[in-house]
Amino acid sequence: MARISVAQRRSDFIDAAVEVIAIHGIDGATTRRIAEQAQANVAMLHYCYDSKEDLFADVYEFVAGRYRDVVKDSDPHSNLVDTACQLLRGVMEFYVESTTFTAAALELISWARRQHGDRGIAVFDQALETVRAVLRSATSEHPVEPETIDQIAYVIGTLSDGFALNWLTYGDRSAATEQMEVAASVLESWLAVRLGSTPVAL
Amino acid sequence: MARISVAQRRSDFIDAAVEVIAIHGIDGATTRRIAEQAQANVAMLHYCYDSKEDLFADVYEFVAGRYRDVVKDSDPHSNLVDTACQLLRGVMEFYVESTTFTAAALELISWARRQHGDRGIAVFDQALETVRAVLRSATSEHPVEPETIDQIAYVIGTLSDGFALNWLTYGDRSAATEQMEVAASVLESWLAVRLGSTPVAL
DNA sequence: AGCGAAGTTAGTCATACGTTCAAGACATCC
DNA sequence: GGATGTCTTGAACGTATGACTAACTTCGCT
Repeated sequence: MARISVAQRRSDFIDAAVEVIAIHGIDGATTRRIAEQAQANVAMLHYCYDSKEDLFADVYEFVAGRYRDVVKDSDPHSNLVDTACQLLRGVMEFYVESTTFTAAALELISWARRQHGDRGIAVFDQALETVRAVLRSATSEHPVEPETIDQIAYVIGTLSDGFALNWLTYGDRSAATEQMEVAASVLESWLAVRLGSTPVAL
Repeated sequence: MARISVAQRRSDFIDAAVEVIAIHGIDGATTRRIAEQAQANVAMLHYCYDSKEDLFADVYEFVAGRYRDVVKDSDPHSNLVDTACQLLRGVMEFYVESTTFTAAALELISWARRQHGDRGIAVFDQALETVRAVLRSATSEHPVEPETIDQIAYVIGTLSDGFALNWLTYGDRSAATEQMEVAASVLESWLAVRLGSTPVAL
């Protein structure tokens, strides 16, 4: 049997936890199930992590980081409208690609709300703030009002979250593809109206 | 102590279950907690319902029915655009008013997805279909293509779901009020573009 | 008074959870 | 080749809590 380093094992456990959370929910994500998913033993989990809570802290960090990367790595355009549309598309495509990640993220958000903990809100916050940052950097030449950035970020978030919920519920890939187009056109129409009346330079 | 009919007790248990699900999630919605919330005891619950599952079946029906009513009761306008906007507004306002209901519905949807049961999808489906029906009735004079109706219903669903997720996470009422305006303007802009190019009669 | 509906007390039984331990297997260095 | 440190495991521990129930009491009505 291959011997695996603790570092690698930790990473495996994090992946496994995401998978299990997506399938069984937070409350169904037991140490046994996570260990099984990671093809390890329950004792191994406690060899790598002092407690389940320690593992979950890493899971949180992983999810937030992954999300941030997706937003950051969507190739930016010089103008605001294209950047926003590309951002929305990038996030939605990521959701379709990584269903388990998306489902796990939703579970974590729900769970955090119930516990009124700040950790779930942190994931949400971080994602929105990263979106804002990307939008801002796209308008560095012609700054727009912060309120406008906030609104655009909110609309991108809303459209992508709504999309995710639908995709997770139905799991219909071809429908999702069409819905991505609709969502993109919705954003585009609104941006035209929203930014059209106010010149970019203002 | 006042004696309460079984019918009333059942109704109380359903309300209590919604509350408990919103606070503790599906897995945290135990018979003990539900009974306590309903100011009754566990034995009473099993006096009214054969099993927890029986109660949950009623909870599902209640949630789906309530949702349907909200959509149906949004006062319809003669033209499609106004009807759609009013629909979206009605749903979002309902979400803000009934936080526990909204949270419980989200939990039920997530849970249903995990169990690959059809019940959660049924809630989702029913809601979307009701939206479509209302939209159709608003265009009875000048029928539009079914595909258009589908898209509008999807956009309304997406915007309201995304709104709900944000509202549940942050719980910021004044932010939610502003976001309702943004969502409404998003829908309006898109509808103008989407329907503008194709005359209503087509 | 008597009878059925409503309500309670105090459980049973079973499951499954997080966590630990003692012991074994492997690799690496002296 | 033995010592040492890093992985790996099966089997358990204690406990918490789940759904559900039997047996009994109280109420409201006729």
